[in-house]
Amino acid sequence: MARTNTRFIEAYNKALTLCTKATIGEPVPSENALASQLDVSRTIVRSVLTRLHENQIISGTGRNKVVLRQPTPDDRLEGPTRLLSIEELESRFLDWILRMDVPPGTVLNVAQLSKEFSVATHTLQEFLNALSRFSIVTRRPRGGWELNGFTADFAVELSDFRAMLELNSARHLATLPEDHPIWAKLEALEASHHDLLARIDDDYHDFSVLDEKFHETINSVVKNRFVKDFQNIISLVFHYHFQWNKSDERTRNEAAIHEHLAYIDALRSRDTDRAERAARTHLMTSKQTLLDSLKANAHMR
Amino acid sequence: MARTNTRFIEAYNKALTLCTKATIGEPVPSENALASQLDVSRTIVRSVLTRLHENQIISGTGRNKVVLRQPTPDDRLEGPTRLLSIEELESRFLDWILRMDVPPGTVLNVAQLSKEFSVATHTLQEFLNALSRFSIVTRRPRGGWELNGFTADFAVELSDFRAMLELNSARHLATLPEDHPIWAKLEALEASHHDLLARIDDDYHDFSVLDEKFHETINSVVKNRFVKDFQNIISLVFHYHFQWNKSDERTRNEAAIHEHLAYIDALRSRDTDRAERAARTHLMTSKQTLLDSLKANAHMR
DNA sequence: AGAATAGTTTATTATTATTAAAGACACTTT
DNA sequence: AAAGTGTCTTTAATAATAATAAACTATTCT
Repeated sequence: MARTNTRFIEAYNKALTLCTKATIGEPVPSENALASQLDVSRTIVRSVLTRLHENQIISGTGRNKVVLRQPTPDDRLEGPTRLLSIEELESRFLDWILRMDVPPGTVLNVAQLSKEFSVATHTLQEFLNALSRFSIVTRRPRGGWELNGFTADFAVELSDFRAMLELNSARHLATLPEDHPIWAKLEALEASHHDLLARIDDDYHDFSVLDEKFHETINSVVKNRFVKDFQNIISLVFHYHFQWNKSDERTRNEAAIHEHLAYIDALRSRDTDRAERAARTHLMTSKQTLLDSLKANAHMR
Repeated sequence: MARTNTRFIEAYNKALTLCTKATIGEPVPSENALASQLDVSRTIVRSVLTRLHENQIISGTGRNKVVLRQPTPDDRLEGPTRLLSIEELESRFLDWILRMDVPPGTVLNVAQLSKEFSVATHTLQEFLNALSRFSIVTRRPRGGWELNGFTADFAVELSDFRAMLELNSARHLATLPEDHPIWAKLEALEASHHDLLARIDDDYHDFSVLDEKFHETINSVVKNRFVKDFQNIISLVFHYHFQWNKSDERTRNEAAIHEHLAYIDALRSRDTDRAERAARTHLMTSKQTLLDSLKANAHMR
C-alpha cells in the first residue's frame, strides 16, 4: 500500500554481515556510525536494530547493546523482487519501441505496460514524460500517451539535428590549439580505426562501438548541457539501428571507417571549411544508413 | 480518495441550465444526445440523470423521462475549486523561478510547492519532469528535485545553443528561392521595425514582442521538431529577461532594431556568409543583453 | 560544560487502493 | 435496422499510507 522497504531489507542484511564479522559480546556501534556505514538514514538503522533485537541477534538497550549471537543464513531477509530502475527500463523500453512493430499513433496503456515491464505505473509515467522530451511519445489531452513512433520523418529530423550539432562541434574542434587534449584523443581513435580496418573481415561488427566513441569524442569539445542532452538520445537511436540492417554490414562499416579517417585528417588540417565538408559527407552517409535500416526493418514486418 | 468529480459537477450544472430552458413535462433527450451536448461520456450523463431524479427535477425511467420542475439556484452543485491546468502552472512557475531569488542547488519540495501553486502534487511532478527537459531542474537520485536555477552558466549555454540553431536557420533561409513566402514575411517585419523606429521614444517597450516575432519567423523555415521544441523555452527565457533590465532599455532596443534591419538586409542579399555574420553579430548582442540583465537582477537582491 | 548518542517528532516521497470517467458490449424498444 | 438504455470492464487521476529522511530534544558520558 506504500513504498517498498527495499532499503530496510538491504540495510538489515548488511547489518547481519557486520554481526557475522563481530565477536560475541562486542558492543554495537552508534546509530550514527551505522547510518553512515550502511549509507541509510538513522531511521532505518533504528528499525534494523529493533529487528535485530527481536530476532535475538543483539541485546541490551540504549548505549549498551551488544552482539548476542552469530546470525545464520536463515536470518537473512528476502526482499521483494526489485523493480526495474528507470535506467534499466529505458533500454528495455527503447528496445521494444525501436524494434517492435508499433505503428505510429498507437495509444499506450500505462497500466498494461507497467505490468509488461514490471515497474510501477508511476515510474512508467515519469519515463514516458522523459521520452516526450524527444517527441517519441506525446501526452494526450485527457490522459493517455500516444506513440509517435520511430518514423522516417523522425529519423530525418533527428539526423538533421544531429548533423547540425556535430557540424558545430567539428568547426569548433578545428580551431583548437595544438596542445588541446583532443588531438591526442583523435590520434588514439585514428589508431583504433586502422587497427579495426586490419581485421575488418572478422570484426566488422565492432565498428558500432567505435563509431559511438568517435562521435562522442568530437562532440565532447563543446561544453553545453543542451548539446549533451541530445547526444544521449542520438547515440541510443543510432546504436540500436546499427544492429538492424545486416545487409552489407561489412562493406558499409569499412566505408564508414574510411570516412572517419578522412574526417580526422580534415580536422587535423585546421581548415574549418575542409573539416566541415568531411563532417557533412560522413553525416550524410550516416543519415542514409539510418534511413536504409528503417526501410529494411519495415520490410521485415 | 480518488479523482475529483469536477466533470460530473460541471455536467450536472449544465444539465440544470438545460432543464431551466425546457418546459415542464418535456421529454428528456437521449443519453447519447446529452453526452455529446455536454461533451462528456455517457457514464457521466447517467450519473447526472440519476442525481436529477433523486432531486425530483426529472421523473420517469428508461425512455420515458420528463422534466418535472424548474431547477432553483439551490440545486446547483458547488465544485471543488478547480486546480490550475498545466499551462497555467507553467507561466506562474517560470515567473517564480526566473524572478525569484532561488539559489541554484535548492532542493524543491513538491508537497509545499503544490500547495503554494494550488495544484495536485502529481501535476507538479509531471511539470518538473517536463522542465527537466531544459535542465532547469534535475531529479535527485533518491527522490526530490533540485533546482539548477537560472545561472550565468545556464544563460551562456542557452544563448550559445540558440545561436547555433539560428545560424543554421539563417544559412538555410538565405538559400531559399525568390517565391518562398518567407521573403514576404521578412518584408512585413522590416516595415514593422521601421514603424517602431519612428516612434521609438514612446514605444520602445514594444520591441520585446517584435523581437520574439522576428526570431520566430527566421527559425520557422527549418522544419524540425527538435528545433521547434527548443524554440519554446528559448523564447520564454529571453522574453522574461527582456522585462528585467530596465536600464538603457530605449537605447538597447533601438540598437537591436538596427541590427535586425541589417540582419534582414544580409539575408536578402542571399550571401550565406554575410547572412551568417549579421546573424552572429545580433545573437552576440542578444547574449550580452541576457547576461547583463542577469547581472542587473543579481544586484537587485 | 560540552560532545556524543539515543529517543521523539515531523516532513516528504513512492506506491498502492480507490474512485471517476470512458468505453464496450448486450439487450430493448420503436 | 436504428436508436436507445442497462450492465460491465478498463483505465487514469487522486487520496491514503508506509517507508524514509531529517530535524529536534533529551540523556549520558567524559
